[in-house]
Amino acid sequence: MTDSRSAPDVPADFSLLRRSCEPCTLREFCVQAELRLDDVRRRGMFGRREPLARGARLFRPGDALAAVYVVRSGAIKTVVNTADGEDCVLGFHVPGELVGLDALASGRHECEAIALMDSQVCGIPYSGLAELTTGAPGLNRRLLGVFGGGAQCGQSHVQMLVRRQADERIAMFLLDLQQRYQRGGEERAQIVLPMSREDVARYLGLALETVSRGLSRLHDLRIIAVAGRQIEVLDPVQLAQLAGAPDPDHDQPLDRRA
Amino acid sequence: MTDSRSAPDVPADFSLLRRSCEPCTLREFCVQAELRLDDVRRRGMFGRREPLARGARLFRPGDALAAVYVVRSGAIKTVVNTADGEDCVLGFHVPGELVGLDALASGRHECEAIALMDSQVCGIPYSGLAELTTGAPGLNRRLLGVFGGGAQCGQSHVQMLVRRQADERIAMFLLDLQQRYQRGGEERAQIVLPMSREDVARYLGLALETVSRGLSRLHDLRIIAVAGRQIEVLDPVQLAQLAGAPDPDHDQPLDRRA
DNA sequence: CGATGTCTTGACGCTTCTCAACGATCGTGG
DNA sequence: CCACGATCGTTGAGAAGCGTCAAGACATCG
Repeated sequence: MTDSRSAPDVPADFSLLRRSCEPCTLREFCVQAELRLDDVRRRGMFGRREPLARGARLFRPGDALAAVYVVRSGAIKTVVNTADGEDCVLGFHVPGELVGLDALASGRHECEAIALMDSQVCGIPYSGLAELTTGAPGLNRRLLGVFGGGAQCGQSHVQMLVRRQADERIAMFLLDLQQRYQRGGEERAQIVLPMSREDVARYLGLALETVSRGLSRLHDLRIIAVAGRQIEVLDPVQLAQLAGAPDPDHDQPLDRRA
Repeated sequence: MTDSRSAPDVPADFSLLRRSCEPCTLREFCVQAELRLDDVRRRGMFGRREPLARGARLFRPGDALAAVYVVRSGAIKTVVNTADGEDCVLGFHVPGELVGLDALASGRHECEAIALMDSQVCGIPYSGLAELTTGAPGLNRRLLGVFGGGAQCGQSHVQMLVRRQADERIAMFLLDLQQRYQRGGEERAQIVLPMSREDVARYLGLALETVSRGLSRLHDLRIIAVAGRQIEVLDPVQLAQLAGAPDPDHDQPLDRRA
């Protein structure tokens, strides 16, 4: 909440927006939007940078689809409340990624989006987005691709859950998160998890104790270094192997007695 | 393969198409398309009704995104080959549902689509679809919704897998499939599974023996009647309860000793 | 300094996986 | 027509991974 002092109904500073939008999934649409600056100003698109305190909700189940959001800083989790009280975590969204696509089909959000830490998101009104690409077939196709890709992440999630044991799931999770954090920057072995063990557990379909134990085991095996939510990848090769990387001959299962 | 004698490059019989397209997810786009009959004829859109023999592949991993498919008859499964040899089933697609949206993001298919029985699909060229909605904002928004919804199904899949035990997953699976078969028709207690126990298992993240045992248990409890792939729902209420329907007070767990 | 939330570690029981054998169904060929 | 193999489904026994319950360590904050 340092530089978000612009009034909510004042158009955004585009040069600032552009500078901080490099890893953004929707960047090309913003660039395109600048070409119609008048339209944008009139509709107030791209101006809404909402600061979210930790624990605040971006939307709730049942809310009408008003906008698609891009995470600018911080991290967001999407959670669905199941009938039996336990809610499961559908995804984590780091800077540059989309939130809110779950409402595309019905027009209403099925899940809720909660900030894992103080975060900033860029809300792009859905109506404006649909109109923006009208008359631009190439841009329209790109938008379909971006939306399809955003909704696609459920499939990689499924692959983490189906017939994989705890350590495999945890390894896949860490690699996936590391890769997504690196998308916009340089490669780093260090990850700082924005979510609790319980959130990880409900994302991976495990008990939180199992997640804790799994991380400890990977730590003892010198594959990663765990210090609370600070995690350093010490042996990327072995971590990838655990996550299911192809290694037909050298089939060396993890020593589980440790 | 009874009435598919139309040559592959001859435009489809629209009146026939319309009659059999009532449960179709993309129906409104077909109707819209009729308004531009010349365009459609010229491009050969909607004319490609490909008969698929059981076991035939609609597309393979790596194939370029050429078309989005709607299942007209039969059933299709989408499978992704994981690195470690085991492949997991991402979804089953029954008449009226979309196949092929996994390629929206990258432009290439990530998984393969295999016919579970002799099937017919309607292939709609992707390029034509994107152009079709150009200049029609409402239609464009609907297309985004349909695509988003199609890609959305991964999230309901995730909810079947996360922290649910075998019987719950099987109950959810049966109810979901029954509902989807009924989408275009009347309510029926009878389901004929188009897929093997192994396919169900790899969809639900279970061993095939566990699926078989689960079905047997539900059979013994008189909740369903199982005869091979013929399944009849005898007690929909209890089945829904098992699948996680809200029933706070009457919390009666399944007797597992039977 | 105590309270609270978060994470770790231990022990035990149970669901589920694995290995294995058997039965049913179907199509093929003699 | 029946034997035969192949595919598919069922059932059993044992082992193992994971969930549950429980206690304790650690950090943060009022």
